[in-house]
Amino acid sequence: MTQPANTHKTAETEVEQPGESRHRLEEQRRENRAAISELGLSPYGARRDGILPIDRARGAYDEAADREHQEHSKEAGHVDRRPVVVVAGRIMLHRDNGKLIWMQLRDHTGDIQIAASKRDCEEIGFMLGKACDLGDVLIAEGPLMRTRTGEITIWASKLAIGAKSLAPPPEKWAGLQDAEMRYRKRYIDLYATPETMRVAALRSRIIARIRRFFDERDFLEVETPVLQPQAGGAAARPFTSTLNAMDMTVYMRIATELHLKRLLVGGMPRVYEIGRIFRNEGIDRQHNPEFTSIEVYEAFGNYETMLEHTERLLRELAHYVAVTTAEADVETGDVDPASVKLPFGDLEIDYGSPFARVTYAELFERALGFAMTDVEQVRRMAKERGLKHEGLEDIFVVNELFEEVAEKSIDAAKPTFVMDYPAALSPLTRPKMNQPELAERWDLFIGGMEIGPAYTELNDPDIQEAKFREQFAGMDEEEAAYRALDEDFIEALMVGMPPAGGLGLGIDRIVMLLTNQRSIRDVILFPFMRPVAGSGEG
RNA sequence: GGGGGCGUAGCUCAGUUGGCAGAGCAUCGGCCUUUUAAGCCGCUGGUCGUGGGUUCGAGUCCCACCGCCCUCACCA
Repeated sequence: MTQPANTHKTAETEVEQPGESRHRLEEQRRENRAAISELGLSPYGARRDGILPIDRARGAYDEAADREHQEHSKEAGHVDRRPVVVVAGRIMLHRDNGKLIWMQLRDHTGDIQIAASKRDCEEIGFMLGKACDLGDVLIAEGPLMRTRTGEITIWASKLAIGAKSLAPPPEKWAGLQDAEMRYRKRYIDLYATPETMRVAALRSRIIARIRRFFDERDFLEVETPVLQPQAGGAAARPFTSTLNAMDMTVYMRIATELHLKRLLVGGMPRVYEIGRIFRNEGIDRQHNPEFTSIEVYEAFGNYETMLEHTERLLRELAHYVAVTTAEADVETGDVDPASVKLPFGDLEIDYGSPFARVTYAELFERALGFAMTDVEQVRRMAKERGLKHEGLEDIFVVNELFEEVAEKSIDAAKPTFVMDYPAALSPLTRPKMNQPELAERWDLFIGGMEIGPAYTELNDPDIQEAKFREQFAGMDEEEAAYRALDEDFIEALMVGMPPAGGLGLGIDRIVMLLTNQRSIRDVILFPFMRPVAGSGEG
């Protein structure tokens, strides 16, 4: 490369704001930035090819070449065979020993030590090494060697700056501890907390694997509207907005279900959608106002085929994570899919064994000690536990007890399908042929969380419409305002929808399980946070 | 919405019974060519979340508010 063309300083460098409000540490860094400009370098870098991720640079270390160089470097005609690498990363540690500068650089794959000696490093680079601060992005080039204490190190021949950092980094040993700042300032958390980077990268890989799983099985990925004239497919309060061009209220989707089924009607037999869902409800460890779901529909399948897909998918994902995470096994990839277990808090969740299956009725009876059909007992127990029961139909009282007692009795370490929900609770599900009071629906529970339901989809338009009307009859005014009957969906069913299995999974929760994070905020890069109060209002 | 906890230097944290606002790291100035949270010498740095109150005196006690975390409730 030729001399850096920086006779002109960058515009940013010249822009000087009123300095009064600036923190002295920022002020100092601005001065340090000016010092870099003085060297004739742009503090904000430029294109650079050939940069290796740090883990790969480490992997390129050649012990034989390193030893040979150490033993023979003073001999005439010696050829240095140590691999030369280029890495870029943030300066995490910086020790200036005078004529030798030690640094630790971090990128998304890890850390590596850099040594810049006055003797061996290009002069401009050495001066840069002296001028830069913790948190600056640096590019280091040089041969890989080991120090006498065994640390793999790039013995820099050149140093260049990628970006000057005007903000002081978190404490170098404790890191970023403040949970609030970790969520608000994710751009700091990502580099300061390797675990955050690990989870973010794994999430991306997991979603890629989910796509691959369904792509390989001939499903088409589709996109359906987020903005809708009415919110359907689930029972949740939607967000509202205004579409100015049509002077109307629109709702953000609370599910993708009703549009995906329209596609089945149209003749797309296998579809799925991965996308953001918005629900205007409580925020807690398992709920973010916007979250990511996958819904899958398969013509001529049913809830059993969906169960098979789900179990296979989750086992495959768990296997993938186990192989990637267990560093000792990365080389061989040897993790038996049939014995995959992943930690989740205090639990070891077993994804290898066949998932448990239990019917809603069995689970109820096992947990409560009496049958869900025993109305007297059901009502007495609900009253005893202070649950809603007055004015509720029997089946809804049953479900109150089920959620309060039976769901919680499921072994959290064992993925469990709860099968055959009451039809009254499942308005979009086909009733069982021989037991119409039950629906062909299951719900999957892992780690104490509901991961998602699947149905054999209801495709009889008359029954569907009747169920909708029944459901709407019991709604209060507020709910009725945003839950208009989706007549077009009924019309679609009238055109004829093939029998189908349908599935919905909460991807954030799956990522929580697979990456061992107890809060949904830890698997969403930018979880919703109340904005910090400005100076304008209190 | 109820209950509990937290908020102090750029960061990580102490701060006793109400009595001068502290440490480490970082920064800044020196020294140092194999360090590993480098080390040594010296110096900086504060709206104690915000606003009231009690008091001779408040980081500390009281009230209100803001933000975050935990938990219960609501909610799929």
